[in-house]
Order: sequence, then C-alpha cells, then structure tokens
Amino acid sequence: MIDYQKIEEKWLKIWEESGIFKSDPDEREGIMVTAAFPYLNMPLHIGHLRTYSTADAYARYMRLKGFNVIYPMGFHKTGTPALAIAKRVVSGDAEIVEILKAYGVPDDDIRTMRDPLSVTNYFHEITSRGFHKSGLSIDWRRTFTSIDAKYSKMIEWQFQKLKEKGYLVKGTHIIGWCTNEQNPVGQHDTKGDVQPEIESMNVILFKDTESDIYFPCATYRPETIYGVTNIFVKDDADYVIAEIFGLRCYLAKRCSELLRYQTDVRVIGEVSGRDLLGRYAINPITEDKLPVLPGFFVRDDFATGVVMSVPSHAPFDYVAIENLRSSGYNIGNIGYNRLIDVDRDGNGKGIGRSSKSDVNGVDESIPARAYLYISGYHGENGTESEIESATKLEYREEEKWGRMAVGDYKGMEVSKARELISESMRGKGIEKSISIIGNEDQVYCRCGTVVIPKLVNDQWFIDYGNKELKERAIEYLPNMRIYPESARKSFSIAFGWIDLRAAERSQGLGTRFPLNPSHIIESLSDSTIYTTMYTYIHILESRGVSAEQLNYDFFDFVYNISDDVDTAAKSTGIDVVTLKRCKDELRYWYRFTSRHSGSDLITNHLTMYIFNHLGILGKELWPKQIVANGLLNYEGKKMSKSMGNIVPLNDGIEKFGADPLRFIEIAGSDVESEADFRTADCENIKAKNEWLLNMIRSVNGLRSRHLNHIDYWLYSKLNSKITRATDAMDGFMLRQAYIDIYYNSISELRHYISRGGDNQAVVTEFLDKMIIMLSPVMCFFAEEMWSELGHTDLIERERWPVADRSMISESIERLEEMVESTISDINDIIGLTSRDGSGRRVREVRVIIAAEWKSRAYGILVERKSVSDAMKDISLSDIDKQKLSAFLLQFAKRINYIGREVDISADDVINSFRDSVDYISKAVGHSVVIEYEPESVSERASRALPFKPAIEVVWVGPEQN
RNA sequence: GCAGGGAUGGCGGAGCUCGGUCAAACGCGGCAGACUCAAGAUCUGUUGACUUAGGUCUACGAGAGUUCAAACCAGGAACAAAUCUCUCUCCCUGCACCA
Repeated sequence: MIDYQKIEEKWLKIWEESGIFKSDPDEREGIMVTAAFPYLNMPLHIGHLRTYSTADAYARYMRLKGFNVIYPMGFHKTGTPALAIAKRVVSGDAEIVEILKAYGVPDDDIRTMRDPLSVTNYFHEITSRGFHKSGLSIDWRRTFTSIDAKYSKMIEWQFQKLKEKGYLVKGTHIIGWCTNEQNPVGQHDTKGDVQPEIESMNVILFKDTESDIYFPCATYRPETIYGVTNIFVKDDADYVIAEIFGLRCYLAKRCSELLRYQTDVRVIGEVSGRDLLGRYAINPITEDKLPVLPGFFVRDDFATGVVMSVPSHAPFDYVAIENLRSSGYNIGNIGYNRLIDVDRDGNGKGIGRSSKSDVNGVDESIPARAYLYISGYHGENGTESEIESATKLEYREEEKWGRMAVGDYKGMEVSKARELISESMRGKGIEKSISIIGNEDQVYCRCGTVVIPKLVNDQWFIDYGNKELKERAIEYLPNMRIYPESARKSFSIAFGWIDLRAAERSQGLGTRFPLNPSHIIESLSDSTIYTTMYTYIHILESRGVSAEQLNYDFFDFVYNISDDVDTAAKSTGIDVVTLKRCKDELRYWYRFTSRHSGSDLITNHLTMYIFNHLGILGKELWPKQIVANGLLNYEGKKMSKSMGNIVPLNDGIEKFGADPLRFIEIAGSDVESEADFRTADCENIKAKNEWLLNMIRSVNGLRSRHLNHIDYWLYSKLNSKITRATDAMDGFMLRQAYIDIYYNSISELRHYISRGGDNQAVVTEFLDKMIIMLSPVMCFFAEEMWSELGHTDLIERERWPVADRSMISESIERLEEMVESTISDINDIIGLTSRDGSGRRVREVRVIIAAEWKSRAYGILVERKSVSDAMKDISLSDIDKQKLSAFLLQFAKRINYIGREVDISADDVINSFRDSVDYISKAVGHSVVIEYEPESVSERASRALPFKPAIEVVWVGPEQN
C-alpha cells in the first residue's frame, strides 16, 4: 500500500529545503497566481481546497511550461464573523461549541477563543498547516494578513484614492438592526444564521370619516384597492395617534415604536383597538365608506397594525369576515366583488391550474374561497397554515395570470396594473411605503431580540454605480481571460446591477475608516487590490521597513501613479533602490495575473476586485485572467454544519491523502460545475496509483529492442495525448486533460501489456512524460514516481512534454481499434448464435479483410457525396460494376453523414490482423484465420468493409462432438 | 419577487456551439467469470427491451411545434431532435453591507 503521509512528509521537507517555490523576477515571463485568501473564523474543509488546489495546479502547469510563477498566500482576518464566534464562546453558547467540534477543534482550544484576534490567530495556524500539507506551491516569504499594520497603510491609501476619484459617497441605507445590542445584524448574527430579508411594503391611507386622522393600511397588493370592504385592526391591542408621513395616523403602539427606526414618528395620543371599532374610513379611490372591524390575524408588531380588507381576494380577510358573520357580529353590508380574473387558457376559468390539487368543480365566483378550498381549508376546523398556503397560491396565480376585472385598468395584467395604480396613488399622496423584515418566520438576533429594519444615515458607500467606472469595466471585460467562459456572462450581469456598497462598519477587526475613524473599513472592500502587496511585501520585510514609513508617497510611487522617486525616498525614509525594487517587482508580476476563487464570489469579491483595480490603478496593473470554479459536494451532498457532514481539510488529507483529494477536486469535474468528492472514486484512484507504482517498478525487468507494431501504437497514443492534453490545459479544461493523462494512459499501458508489449525504452518514455503531466495535480505522488523512475532532480524543474508529431499515426491507432472492435463483434455474434440450444460448437472464426478497391471506392464516395458520380469516376473503372454498385448502395441512405476514414491500405490491414491473430484467438477463445476478400471462398466475404472486416463463424454440429 | 443556470439510462455526469456518425463518453453501483481456502482488493466481460450473424424497437422532465441538403436514370412524394422554438412543471444559485 502506498503510504501517502510518508510521501507527503518526505517531499514537503525536500521542497522546503530546496526553496523551489520561491521566485524572484528574472529574464523569464512572470505570472502571479492568486486565490482569494481564506477568512479565518472556521477551519477550512475539503471543499475550500477546490479553489486553492486548482490555482496550484495552474501555477505548477505554467512552471512546467517555462514561466516564472509565484503563488503567494495571505490571510483574511478582517470583519465580524470572528467577532461573532468569540462573543458566542464567551457567552457559553453550546451550539457554537458543537459546530467547532464538528470541525475538529478540541475543547481546550475552543476555550481560548475569547476575542476575535485569538479566533483568527488560532485558525491562521491551522489553515497555514493545511495549505502546506495540501502541497500548495506557495512562496511563503510573501505572506501577510489583512490586519497587519502595513496592510492597513495600503488600505488607507486605497480609500484615499477612492475618495479622490469620487468613488466614495454618502447615503442612507436600510439594514437589519438589533434594538437591544444597538448593532447591525447580518446573517451570522441571527439565530439559525438566517439572512434578514428587508422588503418594502405599500401603505395606503384611508381617512377616518369623523376626523382628519388616517388609517395607514400596509399591503402588498395595492391593485385590490377597488375591492376593499372594511378595515381590520387588532381589537385587544393598544393603538396610538401619531404623526407619520406628515399626517396624523392610527398606528398599533408597538408598530409605532418600530417604525421610529426608519422614519419620523411622533405620538400624539393613545387609543385602544376596541375604540377604533365601529368607526368608518373612506376608500381614497372608490370613496366607499368602510367599517373598522376586528381581524383575528392582525399583528400589532408588524408593519402598521392596520389592514385593509379585500375578502374576495385575500383568504385571511375572507375567513375573518365569515367568522365575524357566523358569530353574529354586525358587519353591515359586506359583499364579495371579483376584482381579478385568472384565465390561463381563455375559457374563463383557471383558478388552481398550477396547483396539484383536484380543482374540478371549484366554485370560482369568490376567488379567496376557491383558493381556500383548494388548499384544504374547510370551515371551522381549518388551520392558519391552510389559509397561509391559500394566500400564497392566490397571490402567485393572480400575479402571474391575473387580469384586472374592474377599475381604471380593467383588462390589464395584474403585475402591470399594480405598478400603475401604485404610481398614481403615490402621486396623489395617498400611498407611502415602509420597510419590513420579509422572512416568513421572525428573525431573532442571537441575543434573543427580534430584528427590525433600521434606516442608517450618513453611511459611506463605494459607488460601484459610478457611470464612468462601470463603462470602463464593461469595456474591459472582453479583454480578460475568463474561465469558464460562461462566467463572463455572470460578470457582465453583475457589472450591470452592482451599485452602492457600504464601505464601513461599526464593529469587527480591520483598518479604521479614514473618513470616520470610529468605524472599520468593511471587509470585502478591504480585500480587493491586496494582491498587489504580494509582489513587494517581502522586500519591505527584509529591508526592515516599518509601517509608519508607508505613506501615500510610497504607494503613489510603487503603484506607478507618480514617478518621483526622490520625493518618495525623502518622505518615507526608504532608500531609492528598495523603492524601485518594489515598483519593478509589482510591474513584473502584474504583467500576467491569474485570479482564482469560487464562482460564488463572482457577484461580489471578483467584481469588486476588477472595479477597484480599474478605478485606482493604471491599465498595466489591471486584472488579466479570472478563474471561477464551482463548489465541492461530499458523497453527493452539500457539506453543511446542519448535515454534520463536514470534512475538515486537515482530516481529509490524513484520511484520503493529499494527492487523491487534489486529483478529484482539480480534475474530477469541469471547473465550472459542482465537483463531488466520493470515497469510492478516491479508492479507485488509490488503486490505480498502486498499479502505476508497480508498473514503474517492473520497468527495470524489461529490455529494449527493436520496435513492434504495438510499440508504435503506444508512441502514437502518447504523442497524440500530449497534443490533446496541452490544448485542454491551455483552455482550462482540466478534467478533459486528465482523463487523457491519467485514466486513458493507464488503460493504454494495460492494453500495451496485454498485447505483449515489453519494450523498456518505450514504456519509460511513456511513463516519464505521463508523470510530468500528472505532477501539477498529484504533486507528491508524481515526485515519488519520478524518483522511482530513476531521476534525481525534482520534477518541478522539468518541462511539460512537447508532442513528437512524427510519432502520431492515425492509421496505427485506427488499426488497433479495428482489431478490438472485430474481437467484440466476434464475441457478440458467437454469443448470440450459440443460444440455439443445438449444442454445436465453434470450429474456427474467419476474419475477411475487405478488397483493396473498396477503400478506394469509399473514399471517392465520401468526396462526391453521390453514388452515381462515384460510379462514373474513372479511377474506379477497373472494378466490376455490379460489385461496385452493390457496395456503394449500402451507404446511399446515409450518404451525407458518412465520414472520411483514415486511409489504410488493404495490405496494412491484412498484416496488422495477421500479426494480431494470436491475440484475437486468445480474446475470442477460438482459432482464427485471416483471409483477404478476393481470395476468400466464404459467402460472407462480400460483407467486408474497408474499416470493418467480414466475420464468418464456422460451426461444428453437435453430432460431430 | 428579480436575475442567472439547470432537468439525460439504477446513481453521478458528458453530450447539447454546427439537428442525422447517440442506446448516448466516463465514473460509481449491479450481475457473471478469473484469481483466492474464503473475503476484500484487482482483472475480464456484461449492465434499456427484444434478437440464432454484427440487427430491430422504445427512450434523454411534460406538452406542442419547426425546418434543410442528398439518394444509378427520369418524374413525383416523403423521413430525422438529447441537440432548434414555444408553453408548463420542478430544481439549484445570487440578491448587498455579509465573508
């Protein structure tokens, strides 16, 4: 068994000692490969390795191609998740302890995570170790973290530039907010990690008939204004009269308190819900007089606590009305007017068409009632969740297929009418809007408080909506190399809608925001142009330059915004040589950069990466190549905390071996698609590796001698493989490349051996080149096999093989295929025909090779695409007309799609089959004779085709046994 | 809701850019055989249905639609969709202050 751990340790040590991955500028072309640096609030799992190993394979490939390559790596410590972890650990949150344990963090270590810094420091160590063990070819001299003092200096400069160019703007913004902790609440701050979804809702104002106070009714469906029958309030709740929207309104007391966070609310007086009952309000559009009634479903902590009732189209309203009616409550004269027709196929009926329930016989006269029926709600025993689903279904269908049946927009699609109605009411000042948290279930902060929307004033944003910047990005997009190509579209869409992006936060680790030092620079914004720093950070470190020296002059000079080295030297106190080295090295490595990340970062990080480069830096420093890879599943399922199926990176390497893991992640699927790590695949690769190693060890037992047919075949396969694989690599089609390099090579070697191949020189060359090509992916194992093959230098110093085109022979490969397919045909025929139960046995098998003229005739037919033309062709005039037409006519039906065949003479085919006759006999288990069509007496001989010999199975009857 | 992507055989997953060479690569899994005292690993074959000669039929979420070149001679008619169009159903991803 191959001991992967031992091999890994061995080569890690040798790589470390040789310093092979440290690179400085030289006469070669430079390439910098970077992957989005890891955020350190959790250990990485094997899924994260996908990006890093893919980037590594690319770096290694380009090294083999003769480029000077660096693959540097930093660490991201900025932001709030680490803070959230520390807070939860301090508060003794059992859940976080469980999660960390699931990631393999020991109890004792968890207890040390009492502040964000120790959280990130802890994971920094673990992650760094994981990167080493994964075999990433990183130049570790160039590492840093996003909270280093020098990093902060660079970020401050970046924001200075953004400000100068007018990309920083102030504005207002709605966020999730915890009223208890007085903090913004993001996904990782909520119970269950749910993202608070902030939505806006319409509020329509209905004037009280007795006063100038309004009922502000929150609704998603302003178009139903034509069918409002009454107003609902919560009768056992407290209400207030408050000034809001510049008017006096009735609001639920609790709502008035929440709405304060997003608009001005001034409470004037209090009133109980019960007091509101019996009043009347005026529909501002229809001017109907509407009674105020108690609604069982009305909440006094959501929106305004005042609801307009449209019982014909809102199941809750319908149920509330019916309940009141049956309980004897005096509801006055309330009827059901149909406002919207759902008519999907023009027959006037359509309710419930998209539902799976049986909708036959539903009375559609009152839509809300019909939807309740479909959803299984039948009277008294109905549940709220049934009403809920009726509501959803009705909203959805009416939105999608509904047309207005009444009002000013009669006949118009609901979705369109809604907008117009809303617009018109806003114009008249009778519709306003508010923000609400739209999640189905309430969202709670981890402290237990309900999350509410809050309007933030005076917030700084990066203006990615800046027209000129946007245009520049859109224009530049086609100039970048993007893999997979489909990601280019995602970018172009993201470029279209990216707009204001908050640039600062009130808490977390990171660089202070220069324009508001009490805030921290938001952590996606502080990691956009940091890749530049990889190019010179080691110079600063080795020259003992301090962070304080890194003023704006330094960065202006290094980033080529200024050429004034003397000013920079003077104001920074850094010597001219060092300054110039920094500048030169930045330009050297930035001539070609390859940026790697998961495809999930296209719409945020990668887009911001591009925009910041384009916004601040000169064109020579703009991004050149982007690679966005898909994610990784484990045993067919997404890895997640809740599924408990997370494999931490370091565990994964120990369990599966870095190389098999890398192989599956890098080459197991196309870059763009989701990869799947399956243990079975991993075992399969390990077994193949065993076989390869044994193969290599057996090479010494072979001898070199003159070349046979099968040796040429293997050479041809090798060289055509090199051509294809190189093309695939250059197009970032790693999976395709490695099917050829790995799987196909192994089966070719197997075939070679089964055909009696045993030439040492041939096998050695095949293995040498194959292993070199394998090394970008299985870096440790390739190194080990390379040394097993007797090489003393590191494989990293080798060159990617170049195909010897003279060794590629289509005909040799085709002949071999013909032999194989003939074997399989013979087996099929025997299998099929020996089922007759007669007990007869095969005496021998005749393989009849087509006459020479057939391949000539076929070639002409392919060219002419016409049987008659081919018949007339003078070069075929020597052939018997009858035989010729019989032969050609069998292709007539599919004449337009028969392809050109490799040109092989009948002699070559015969020789090849005669050489292989023992092999064929063995494979079919019967004696085989090879015949040439013109000389054959077999009645099947005429069936022979140029690329497919005729087969005759000769039987011995049972009586002769 | 908005935007993007997808639906292929027991499973995963190619192919669909340029409709005929696709019963559909490759890998799992299943079955049979070899090896072994045995199991595992490995190797070989097989794995839609039917079939006594290399073939036929049915198939690529559901439903509908679409069109072309050529075929010993002459005149006439005509064929094909995983792949194109539309509709539906279902699934996945992103949607902002969050890494």
